[in-house]
Amino acid sequence: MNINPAAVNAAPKKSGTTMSQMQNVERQLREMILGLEIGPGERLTERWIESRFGASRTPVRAALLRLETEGLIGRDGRGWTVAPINLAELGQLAVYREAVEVAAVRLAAALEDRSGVEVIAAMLDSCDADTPRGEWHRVGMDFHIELARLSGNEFLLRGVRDAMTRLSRARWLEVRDEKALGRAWAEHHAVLAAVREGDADKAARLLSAHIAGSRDRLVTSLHDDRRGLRARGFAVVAA
Amino acid sequence: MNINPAAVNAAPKKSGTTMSQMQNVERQLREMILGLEIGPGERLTERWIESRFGASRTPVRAALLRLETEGLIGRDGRGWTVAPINLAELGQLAVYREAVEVAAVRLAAALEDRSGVEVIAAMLDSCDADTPRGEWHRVGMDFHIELARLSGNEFLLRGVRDAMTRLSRARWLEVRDEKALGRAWAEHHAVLAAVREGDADKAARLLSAHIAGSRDRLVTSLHDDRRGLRARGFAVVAA
DNA sequence: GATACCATTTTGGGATACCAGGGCGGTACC
DNA sequence: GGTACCGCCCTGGTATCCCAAAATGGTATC
Repeated sequence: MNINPAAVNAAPKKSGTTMSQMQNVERQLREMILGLEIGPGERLTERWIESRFGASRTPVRAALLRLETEGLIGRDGRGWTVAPINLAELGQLAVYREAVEVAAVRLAAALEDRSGVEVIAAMLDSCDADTPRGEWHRVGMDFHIELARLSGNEFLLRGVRDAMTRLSRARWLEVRDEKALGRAWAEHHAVLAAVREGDADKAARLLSAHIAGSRDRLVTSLHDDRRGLRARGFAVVAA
Repeated sequence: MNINPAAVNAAPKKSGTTMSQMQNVERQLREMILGLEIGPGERLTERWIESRFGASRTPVRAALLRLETEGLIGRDGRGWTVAPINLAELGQLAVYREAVEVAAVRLAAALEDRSGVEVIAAMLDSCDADTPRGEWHRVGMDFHIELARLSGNEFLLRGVRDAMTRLSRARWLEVRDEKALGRAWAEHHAVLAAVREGDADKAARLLSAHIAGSRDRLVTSLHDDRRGLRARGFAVVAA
């Protein structure tokens, strides 16, 4: 395996960054799962990953354990399975998000230093008609993550980040819909405006509505596309 | 290693339960950390764990990765360190708990089926003067976990469970204080009563106050005991 | 006595060998 | 043809082995 040509996959050696094999495998595998290159419900074998990324089973195993705690993969008896897209989960996730994100935005609204808000607003504005969908997808998630970061609370931040990770695959559907995207962005800006004014209640109310609306849009388009997704071999678990 | 006498530590073969080495190591190591048998801040080496539990490094490493995501251990450069008791973390944890537990208790109060409440109440009542402190400690955490389970929301449940795990070691201090314990139990019962009445707002208010009070009691006694803990070799990070 | 330097040991990261259990396919028997 | 059985193959679980980097400790130099 030392001279395995596949090992060329190894880190592109970014200056100053020494990436371990485990981090490599974890990152690449996560990207493949979140980018739907590996379909929800698909079976994974350690040997396949091993040869795919040119790493031995030791880092592969470590990466799998990490991804399991992120909820991106699960155990199917003895083997590994990419987590299916779960409609019921989306509902529960929205409830959880509302709890942690509202708490975070309230803290953010209470801050004296509002400079972080402008950074986030600029991030939103960096997306325009020419921006590829993948970028909208990423920024849409980062909005919530960065907002949570403003709270200064590591646990709220981690909760939001985990939730967004789990939501990530389903959100590709929302991103496809021009109208839904516009609505989401408007709501994002409205939340930011309330935070800027220091109006915690208003920010909480708006964010809460945004999360519920986002869930509804998602559930609807997922329900509509269920057949299409299944046709592509994606496991979609009903609510 | 096949004939390592330490391997006798292996699973006691409970009927019907086949415990893998990884699960064994993870469980035992977690118990040692949470039970303060391994002090906060202490260094861990994979080789020590390996010989201590009679398992090879593969399951040991898997267990360490798990415990890392639970926040019980962390990396110290290249090595592993038992997470110190962190006063600042307790504050942030209380904020997080308030967010998720209040959300959970509101859902629980909205349930038609209130039978779960009685089970939790019975659990609380199972503790009396003769009950060992370790049991009070466990039940005190399980109260919050089971309450969250009533919500039926997996994410809220996981959030509460994770938070209680992180809090667990510090809570040994609260359990030592008879008065604090009495107050906590009274507050627990009050929350349950509100849930039983279906009064979500009241339950939320009471639980919120309980979490804040618990944090204050904890921070105070931890601050007082800091010297003693440090004398026992426990790393305690100031707020 | 302090400090810089070097050899040795120790540690985590990675690779590989081996094993037991389960799945799958073929075959023989009914 | 159908079904039960048997054995091969693949999988994850585990135990080692090797390696490079980092810690350690001793020593020589100033």
